[in-house]
Amino acid sequence: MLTEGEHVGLATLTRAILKKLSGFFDVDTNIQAIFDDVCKSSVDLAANSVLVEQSGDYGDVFLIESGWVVRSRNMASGARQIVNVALPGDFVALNALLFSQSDFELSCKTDVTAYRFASNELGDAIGRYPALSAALFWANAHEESMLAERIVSLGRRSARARTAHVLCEFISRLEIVGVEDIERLIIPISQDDFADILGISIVHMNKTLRALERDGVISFRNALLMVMNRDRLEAEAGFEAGYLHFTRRMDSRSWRSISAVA
Amino acid sequence: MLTEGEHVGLATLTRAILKKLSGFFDVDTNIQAIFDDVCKSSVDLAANSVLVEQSGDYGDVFLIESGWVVRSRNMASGARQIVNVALPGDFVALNALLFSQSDFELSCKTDVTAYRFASNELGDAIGRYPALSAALFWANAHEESMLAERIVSLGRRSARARTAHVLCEFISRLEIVGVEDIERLIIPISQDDFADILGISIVHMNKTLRALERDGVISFRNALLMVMNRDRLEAEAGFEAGYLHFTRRMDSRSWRSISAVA
DNA sequence: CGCAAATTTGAACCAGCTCAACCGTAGTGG
DNA sequence: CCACTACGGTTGAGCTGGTTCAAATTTGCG
Repeated sequence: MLTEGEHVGLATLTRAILKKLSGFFDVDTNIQAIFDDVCKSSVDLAANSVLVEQSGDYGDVFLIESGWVVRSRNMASGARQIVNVALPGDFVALNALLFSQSDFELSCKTDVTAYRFASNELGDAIGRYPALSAALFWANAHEESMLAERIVSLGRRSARARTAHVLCEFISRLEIVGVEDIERLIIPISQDDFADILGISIVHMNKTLRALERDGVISFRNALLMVMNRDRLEAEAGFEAGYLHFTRRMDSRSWRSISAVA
Repeated sequence: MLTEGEHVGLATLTRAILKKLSGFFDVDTNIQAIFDDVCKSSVDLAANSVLVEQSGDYGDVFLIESGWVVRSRNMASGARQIVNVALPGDFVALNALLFSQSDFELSCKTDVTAYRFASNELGDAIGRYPALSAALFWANAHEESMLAERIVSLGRRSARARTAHVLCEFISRLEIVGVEDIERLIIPISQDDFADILGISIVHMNKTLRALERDGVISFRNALLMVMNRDRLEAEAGFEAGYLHFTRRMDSRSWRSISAVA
């Protein structure tokens, strides 16, 4: 299916999706060429714009190149729960391939640049490039893992451990897409948003962040996260990075066989 | 890709997976034939047996025909969180297609009969039958929706509403795979398990169930769920069945195009 | 029948909630 | 340039949904 492409290092990869995939697959020049071909229609979205309305119809599928997007449920009570956060390299609204209506709102936390695909167009592309379906299949599994881990957090971790855990997750996910300066990380998420990710009140969110700061674990002010003690942060979170599946297990042979599969 | 098969009604479908798929896709005799061909290796698993150990290696992929399987995380503290519950018609350990190690334990709540696939074998089958990958793709999306909804529950619903919500979910999911007598439903899940699904203590689980009984909403004793007032149950849960995606939107044409896709 | 597991109930406690007030910073319009 | 507003963050005080502990009861099962 694939001819042998030249292997490349993370540093030379341009697109976020390729950096992310390279955490698991062996990304070579062939794969790069596929995404070059496919990612043609790029869009810019303004901060606070809504990609998909809750109870609205799905439109296109997006692949984020830069910026943060959240998927959330607004409840009748006025409460809100953020279900997941999409970072560069993540697909968004993949459900549009199958479903017509969304149960969640998709909105931009920052200015966002993304590649856009009409869902039938994405279908065609997968037909042309079977390796794409491997990428999609993995992206699905990756997202599923994160949801499962969030369920564990919400069900059985304290507010403080949840906070530590989600920070660990963001750090690891940003690392993989090549954000440098991990010690001073921009997290464009308000305390309000954090509370709605973690299922706690905004007041308690604030107190938890202040406590973590007081204890010398992290500092988070004005969207700037500084990690003072990463070991301690991970220990308090009970963080095991394995669920992010950024340990490369797929060589080109397996990639090819998965491509044939999915 | 597919020749025109004869359409069939839910009642005549034998396999749980076909009943489940028929909730969304237009299942015809061709699709039936595919599963007849693929589901050859069937296994029986005893109640309480462990399919996959937490931190253990994945083995085969399973498709449940009868019985209940849960996926759970056992934490260092001794706490446990059940992430999802697999019912007849659900795939289990699909991650084995990509990942070698599991972050969760998979265990049988009842005696289980399931079809077993070596992961490479499943790959071959998908190569032969593109419609299979549509089924897998949808199964993934379906599971993802349930996880997202559980996150909403754990994050923003009270213990009582969570309880009502999972019960609504179980009822709907069992309905679709053809369980009759919805008023007197066997739910082979202990209060202990329920507590670990909902992220609450076993004591509070018990009190919540007793309160729902006292209020004439449901009765749940000895694994027998009786719904006294389904409207009220759904209202208290804030249950919107849409996320289960059991509203058929796929005719054979779309099925075929998705098959080409995924 | 007898053991082990699951359920039930009460009582005391606490993590996280709500309410309420206040602060800081960034517009924005006069 | 200042007054005004809006929005996010901060902090204290009191409250409550759900926890933990402990003990009794029921049920499943060999």
